[in-house]
Amino acid sequence: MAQNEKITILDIARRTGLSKGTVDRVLHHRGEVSRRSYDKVMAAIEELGYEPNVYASLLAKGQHHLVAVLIPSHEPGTFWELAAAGIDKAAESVGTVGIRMQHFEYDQYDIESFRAACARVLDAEPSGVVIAPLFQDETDVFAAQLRERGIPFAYIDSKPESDGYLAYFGMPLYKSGYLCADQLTGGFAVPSVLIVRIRRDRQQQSDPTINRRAGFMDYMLEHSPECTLGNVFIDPNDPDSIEGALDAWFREHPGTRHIVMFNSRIHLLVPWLQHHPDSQRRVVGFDNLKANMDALRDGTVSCLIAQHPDEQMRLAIETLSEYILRRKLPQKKDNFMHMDILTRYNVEYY
Amino acid sequence: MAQNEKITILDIARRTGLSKGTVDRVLHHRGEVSRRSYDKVMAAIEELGYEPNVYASLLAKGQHHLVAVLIPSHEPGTFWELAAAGIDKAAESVGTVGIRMQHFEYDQYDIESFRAACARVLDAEPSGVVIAPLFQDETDVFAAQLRERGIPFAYIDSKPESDGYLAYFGMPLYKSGYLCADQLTGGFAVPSVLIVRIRRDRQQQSDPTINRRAGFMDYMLEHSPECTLGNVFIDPNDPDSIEGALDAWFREHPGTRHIVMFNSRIHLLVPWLQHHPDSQRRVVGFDNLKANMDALRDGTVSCLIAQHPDEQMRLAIETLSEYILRRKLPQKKDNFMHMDILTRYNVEYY
DNA sequence: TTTATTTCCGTGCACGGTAACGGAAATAAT
DNA sequence: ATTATTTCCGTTACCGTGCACGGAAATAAA
Repeated sequence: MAQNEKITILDIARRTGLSKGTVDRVLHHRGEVSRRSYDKVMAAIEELGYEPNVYASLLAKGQHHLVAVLIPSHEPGTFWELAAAGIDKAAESVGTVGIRMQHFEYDQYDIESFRAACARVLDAEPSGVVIAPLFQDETDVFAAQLRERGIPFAYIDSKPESDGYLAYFGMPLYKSGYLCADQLTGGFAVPSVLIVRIRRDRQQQSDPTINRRAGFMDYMLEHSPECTLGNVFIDPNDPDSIEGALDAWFREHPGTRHIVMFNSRIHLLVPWLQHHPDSQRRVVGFDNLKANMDALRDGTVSCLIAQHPDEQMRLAIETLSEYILRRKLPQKKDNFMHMDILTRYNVEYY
Repeated sequence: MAQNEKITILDIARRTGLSKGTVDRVLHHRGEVSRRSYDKVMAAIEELGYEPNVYASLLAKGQHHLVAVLIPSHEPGTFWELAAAGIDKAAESVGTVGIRMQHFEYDQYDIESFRAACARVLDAEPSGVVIAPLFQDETDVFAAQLRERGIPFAYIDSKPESDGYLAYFGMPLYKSGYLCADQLTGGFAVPSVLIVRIRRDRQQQSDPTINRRAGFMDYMLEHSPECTLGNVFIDPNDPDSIEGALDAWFREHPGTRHIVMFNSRIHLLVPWLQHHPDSQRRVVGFDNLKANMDALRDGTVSCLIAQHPDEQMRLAIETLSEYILRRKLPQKKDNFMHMDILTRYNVEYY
């Protein structure tokens, strides 16, 4: 970086025989410039390797850019609370000079609230948007609106199949199921495993657990083909029923030991697990919710697969910032993030 | 953050009836200011909650701050190569606006080269320094010189016992040994484990493996008290001798299966491991060197404990930046970082 | 009291861009 | 050819700090 002499807007003004004002106009594509001048300026920019000075720019316009973050409302103790924490983290980071963040929340079970949140985002006229797309079709509609307005956006957690986004940050879901199976079995064949699932009202949403389950089952097929997989459905809003459901299941299947859940709610099983201790049992779940980590610490849960949602958020925001401030595209569009394995011995410093 | 009206240096000049020049003088503690004026300005700053505008400051002085990074030379395939990668990562990060980085390297086996590197750092007159302190006593000398000049510095990887540093980023070594043991044994009692060590010429350097070994042994004492621990010493510069050493050891101790190393060189064992396959054997090592991750992928090594040296570097640099640019102290001085568990199933996205 | 020093502090330009304003040039309308 | 419109572009006043310069006030020396 021996680029000692910084090229300024004035340098290219002199070079082209035009004025700062004109150069500024072509830099910001705001017309009012003859074809001839435009070309001359572009050529000079290319030739001299001009790069705008971010500080000067920010100072001059005084106004910070807005990055809107569109995520499900972060009830305490939920996955989205972690993601929301990443916003603050990114905000603190020096990385975000000149960027202001604002979050817009929606009820993840109410598509109307998602639509409303989208509308509020557009009203705020953001320079960039981070989206956690739970509703596939509606997200596509929103994405189209953003593209129309030239607003860049990034997805976190999951992404729709349509294109046009700046970047995506998420966990490799299928692989995470695979990893989960390996952690549950330790690589040995096991006779049977219980999968605890949550009964969903509607199926229209994107459901990350489907891919996880697929990865899990493929691993088992390879490493433990004789293993039988049981399924129990529980209702998260009715904690009392959970114990009953598990009791009933284990009454009929006394040979089963290990338990797995593919969503972030493994902590719901803690009361039952504590009432039925078994030092040989492996219990594996997902996501570093506080309740989950507590269960890890006291030994109720053996292992968690975590995806650092705060880190995903931070990266998404930084990527957008880079693009907004200097039009820099990310190196990779789809970023599959590392899966952290958490046990009671390394959860302390997470 | 409804702090709509930004307080400027001019505001507090007006407030105190002084001029911005004087305010600037007290802000930068460069004397030439009467006691009376000094107090007035400080009071106004406090009262109005003035915070300097980083862009304007940077723009005005045009000169970027220098952060010097003092680490062992990063031969390809070594631990320090990973740390060096973190420098570039931090440089790319938006976080480092106004900060320029330069690294100064030394030979980790030559104390004179460390002294020379320290001198070069001082000559460069940096605004902050990141230090990987391999030589304890010499580092203390250097730290004293930095403090004398008022230059803030942060440690990564390990830290001397003396105080005065801005922050430290490293792995909890003792705990990492504990975690390592848990990954090696899976929580079950094992009859014996082989510890492969590197014969060192001098003992004066700080040696992270000591603490790791201590944690490892305490775990074994608790969970597998009858386990015998063997030690084999190898010479990393003589690859051929390694196989011989291992062959000799296993000839005498045929009952041993599992192998562990507490430094980053587990990859040295790959040839021997490949010649003596054993699907039941667990091999655990440290650090995400490329060679180690390759061994993980092909199944030669079971598990790695990694500490993200690049992330440590990034954080150290960002912390220094924050302090240099805005005099912000880090939330925590000693930052023990998360220990990542890497297996063949999650190494892909690391 | 006058002159020399020191201490203290106000003024003004620079940093690199932004954007409003209005004038000149080019084109269209009369 | 004259006037009205556009189109294009130069000028200029900021944005908030840093810092050099020099002047005023206070103090010391004559």
